[in-house]
Amino acid sequence: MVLDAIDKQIINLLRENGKMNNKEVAGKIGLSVTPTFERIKRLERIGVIQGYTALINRKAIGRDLKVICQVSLKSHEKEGIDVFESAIRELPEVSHAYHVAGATDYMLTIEVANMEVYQDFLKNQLARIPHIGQVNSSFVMSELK
Amino acid sequence: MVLDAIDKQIINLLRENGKMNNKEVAGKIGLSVTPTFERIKRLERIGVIQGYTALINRKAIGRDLKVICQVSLKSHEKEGIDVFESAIRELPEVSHAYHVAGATDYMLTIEVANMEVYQDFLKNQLARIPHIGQVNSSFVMSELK
DNA sequence: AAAAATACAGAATAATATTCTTCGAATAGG
DNA sequence: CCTATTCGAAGAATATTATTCTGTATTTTT
Repeated sequence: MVLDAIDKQIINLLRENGKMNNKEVAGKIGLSVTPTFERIKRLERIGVIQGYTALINRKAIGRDLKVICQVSLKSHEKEGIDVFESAIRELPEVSHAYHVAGATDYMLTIEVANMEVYQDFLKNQLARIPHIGQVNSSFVMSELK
Repeated sequence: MVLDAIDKQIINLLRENGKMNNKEVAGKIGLSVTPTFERIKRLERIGVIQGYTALINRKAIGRDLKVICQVSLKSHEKEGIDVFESAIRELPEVSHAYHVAGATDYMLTIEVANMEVYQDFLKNQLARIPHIGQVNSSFVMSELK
């Protein structure tokens, strides 16, 4: 999986605009459309480009509240970890979830309509997962990036 | 900015695959291509769809280490906040940055090649920003979502 | 040095996006 | 209660883009 400088340029262009067309990418990297096309297909094939997505304004779809939630487990046996992780994967409110090494065990980002819905989420979803220990919520006031 | 059920379907489809073409979207939502096209353009125009991006496998581009970094400021005067925020915006290693209300002031996600590069980032980039207080790093071991 | 593989360009074709015109249904105004 | 207007959609026509195919120069392998 060797990427040369041109591949990296392509990646940067498609990160900025996932719908930039071949001709335009070709122009910017200084190649004709064919090798450009083939390079992009290769990047997709070998898994460097994992897909494309539309960036949605979450407030427009009624997800006004974003919360970073730090979770610790009570038990660190394999079973507890597996149960917790598969429960998290099923929750649509959770947009990202990382298993981390540090002060806590998991970092979750949660997106919900408002505080009331978040409270309901905590009480009726998160708190019901077995083995769960401490939960610490940080409410996003603004997104710099 | 009123979204009906069809708009929400479109949003979900384009989130799964930002390059899904009009014809296919139209087929899935049960409309012909023209109104589908016009709805998508409208969603882009009014800012519900903010853009499109390629999803890149970060390990493929040599960013093997992901860190969630919690930062507190020493001073919470407006000036300190502004200086910190504009410094953060300039750092390419920082992929996301949130100003939060909670135990700390900022949550950053950092992507770098390895621990050595991270240490260098902490010492030579982050620690040099004026007004910075506590920094707490959590290293991502696995990504559930 | 010959053979094979690689990377690219340009042309041809296939598929898709975009625009334009038209139609029918719902709604507001007279 | 009828007519004008708006709205949402369909279908055809056109423009643009993606994809494939063919040929050539360059590099690598044997």
